[in-house]
Amino acid sequence: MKDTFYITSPIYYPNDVPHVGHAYDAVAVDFVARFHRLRGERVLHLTGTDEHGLKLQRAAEAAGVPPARWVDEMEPRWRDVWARLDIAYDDYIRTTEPRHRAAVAALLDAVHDNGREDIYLGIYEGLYCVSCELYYAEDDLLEGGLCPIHERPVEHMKEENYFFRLSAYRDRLLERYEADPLAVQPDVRRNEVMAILRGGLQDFSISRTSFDWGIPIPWDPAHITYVWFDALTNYITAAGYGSDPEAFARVWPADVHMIGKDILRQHAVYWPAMLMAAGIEPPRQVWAHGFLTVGGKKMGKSNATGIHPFDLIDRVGADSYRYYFMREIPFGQDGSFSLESMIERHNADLANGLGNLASRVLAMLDSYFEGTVPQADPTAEARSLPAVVADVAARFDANMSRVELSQALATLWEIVAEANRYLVETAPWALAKDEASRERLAGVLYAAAETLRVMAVLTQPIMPGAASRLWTQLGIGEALADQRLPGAAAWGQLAPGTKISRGDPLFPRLEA
RNA sequence: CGCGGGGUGGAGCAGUCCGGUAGCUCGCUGGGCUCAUAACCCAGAGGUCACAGGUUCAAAUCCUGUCCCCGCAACCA
Repeated sequence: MKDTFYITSPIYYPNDVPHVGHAYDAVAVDFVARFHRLRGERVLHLTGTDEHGLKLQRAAEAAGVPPARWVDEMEPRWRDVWARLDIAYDDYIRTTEPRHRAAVAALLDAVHDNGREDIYLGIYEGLYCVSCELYYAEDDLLEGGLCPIHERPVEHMKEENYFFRLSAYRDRLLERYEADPLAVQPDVRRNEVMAILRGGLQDFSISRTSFDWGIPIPWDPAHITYVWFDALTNYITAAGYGSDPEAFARVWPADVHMIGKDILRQHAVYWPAMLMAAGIEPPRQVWAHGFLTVGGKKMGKSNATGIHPFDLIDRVGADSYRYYFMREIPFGQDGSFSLESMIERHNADLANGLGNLASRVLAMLDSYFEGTVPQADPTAEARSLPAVVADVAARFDANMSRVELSQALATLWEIVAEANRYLVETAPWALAKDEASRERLAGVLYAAAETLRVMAVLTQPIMPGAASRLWTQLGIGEALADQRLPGAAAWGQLAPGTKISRGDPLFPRLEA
């Protein structure tokens, strides 16, 4: 019985240098995964690296080492980035692992043996550069039909390949997406998929004989599995396909495949069709986010706009980095980013917003109540706060469940704004001047501190580090990691007598 | 006529499907407060909603046309 929230990131190519764009979906996946854990669900968050193929074989040859060693050397650069960004994946898959070779073989066999000849031997034709040993699309070529790398004429070549009968699945895919509009999100991307399907599908080639760094086709090992049946399959490998039926039943189908919009077709058309052919349920949702741009230009290897996440994390820290990308760019759309807007956002929402709110509340508890949460009726002086907190917590949950990540954070920060207004209205610094209003002062500061407690719980998925620091400053005994929604957001749980400690500012202001 | 997205106060965006006082964040100006990270709260200035026609009592929102920007076009997150 499925009982696990299963979310995946794309798998990354070890040859690439990680840039902010790659880290974007990793952060999004982690944000969603942590939210579901916070809700008490069993979660499987998968990421990994895509380690086969001709390009990697080439790179290894150029470096004079075997491909296996080459990927061993390159792959850790990705995990270094995830570690710095607090990406808490539950499993990390490398497509060179034995478990994956086994799963790919099992999937290929299942499709091959499904009795409908969905895999057949065909002829792949294309424009081929002998030096590159690569096929090119006509548009990729230089003028006069020259290879863009070697600047020599390409040749028309034919190769015997296995093909997957994608065309047979058009109607089933159409039916599925018409029945379930949420299966591809956001709507723009869903519309694109529908257009692709209505336009008709061509079978695609799934094997090559021109390189050997990959997984052999089980019934014909002279052929090596070409990218899609290798890479996409990682999602079921990690779920236990072909090795652990019990685990597989608990995890599959995936709840969310988070991807960039560039690989929409492969995830929303190829992949579900491949699974259908093997008698496996397709994923519940493919979520294709937008691309980041730098100064309006698409980021990529080709135009040197790739920025390493470390460059930014060093400047603003992992929490602020995570918050910025999820809050600033409406999730799903393309969006530009810059260090300037990052610093602006950090100062406005984190330093002046949540951080300053924590400072003022903790400072007042310190000077008026010797750093102890006072005894008070939780609601007596709380005014609008409990209702706002409850409302925000509910809407935050709804936003997160729909993967409206930017909106979810905007919603959360309504609490900060309300709490700041609350402090101005109740003016605890004025109450502190009169011993007669001691009880009201206690009620006000209790409510303010309780608001911080809830914020620490709710911000945990997006900024685990800062949430934990805030929790520590509040001095709460139970572990933050043990808090569960929705219960932990209920008003009035902060225990009177709790010893707070001011500590350093949660988010120091940054200079531009 | 390949497909798609977009052009809204100084900047970045929402609103457009289901026409009816043009909204948010940052910045700017003035005021308040003094617990706080020169932070916080309130108020205000600032927009012919790309352009031109049309429909309508009424259009950022619907229709037609034009201009401009940006993606995608099978292996680039």
